[in-house]
Amino acid sequence: MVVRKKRSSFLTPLELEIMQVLWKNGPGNVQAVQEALNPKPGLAYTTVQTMLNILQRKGKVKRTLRGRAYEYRATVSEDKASGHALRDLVDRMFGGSAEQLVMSLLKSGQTDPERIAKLLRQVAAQERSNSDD
Amino acid sequence: MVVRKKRSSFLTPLELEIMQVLWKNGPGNVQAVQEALNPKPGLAYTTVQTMLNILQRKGKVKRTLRGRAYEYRATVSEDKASGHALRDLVDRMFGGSAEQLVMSLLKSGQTDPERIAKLLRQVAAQERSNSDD
DNA sequence: TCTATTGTCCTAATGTATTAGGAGCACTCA
DNA sequence: TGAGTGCTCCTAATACATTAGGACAATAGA
Repeated sequence: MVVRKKRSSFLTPLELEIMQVLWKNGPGNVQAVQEALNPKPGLAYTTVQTMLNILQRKGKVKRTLRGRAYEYRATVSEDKASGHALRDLVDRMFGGSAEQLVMSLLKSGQTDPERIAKLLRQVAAQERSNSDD
Repeated sequence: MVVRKKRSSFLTPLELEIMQVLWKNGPGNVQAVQEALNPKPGLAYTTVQTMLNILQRKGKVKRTLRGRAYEYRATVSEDKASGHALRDLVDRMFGGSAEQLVMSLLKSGQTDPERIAKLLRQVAAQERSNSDD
């Protein structure tokens, strides 16, 4: 019995924006999400609601009745979602090699070796201070 | 007069697979592309043709009549396309920070600091040998 | 010349993403 | 109790991605 993965697994552009509101502001009702969607022109309340329903169907958010309205909260972390999107891109565009992806970032000038080196130093420092797990 | 950017600018999954055939094998006609699409179950000839037409409309490929059939060739490089897709992801998921993206690759275990460091050494070596530009 | 092949173009059908309207319910408060 | 408000649920409309069929033209070979 295969579970049908299909594309439910990915976040579409608008879905992502809505998830970002929940990640940033924490759980909220439709109204709160709608108000927090600043970049968008002014999506109708019902549109935001429809998207939240879809996200719920996809299992990306859960909701709880709080007062008269539902409160929605993300069930997947931002880290997990971005990791997933990245894995998809790495597989589809870079032959499964994350290093090729980083190389592309360098070649297209979206970052430079200095910044990556700095990042690595920070990660290493973090590792050292976590050595007492 | 706004130029209407919309999503023509991006490559959909199937479009990407077709472009990858052209990048890998060089210019070819519909038949050649269809045969080279190994991962796909067996797309109909007309389906491949339709996709190539769409890519042509989007300016991603150009075609030349060669014998009886058209020969299609990519007009954007793989580097450019992947750089573009990356910029999009960086903007939408990582607040415009390519370093955050790399951090996500590390946190999700898709690569590790060793490999990135090695990549940086390779880039640096490349730079040195190109110092006579 | 006639016919089979191969290719192009047009068009349709299906599925998903996005956007939003309207019916109806529950609760408040005058 | 009845009007207004704020929600939910259902449903529709539009756009695009994907898939493919069918009509028609050109060409090659009998």
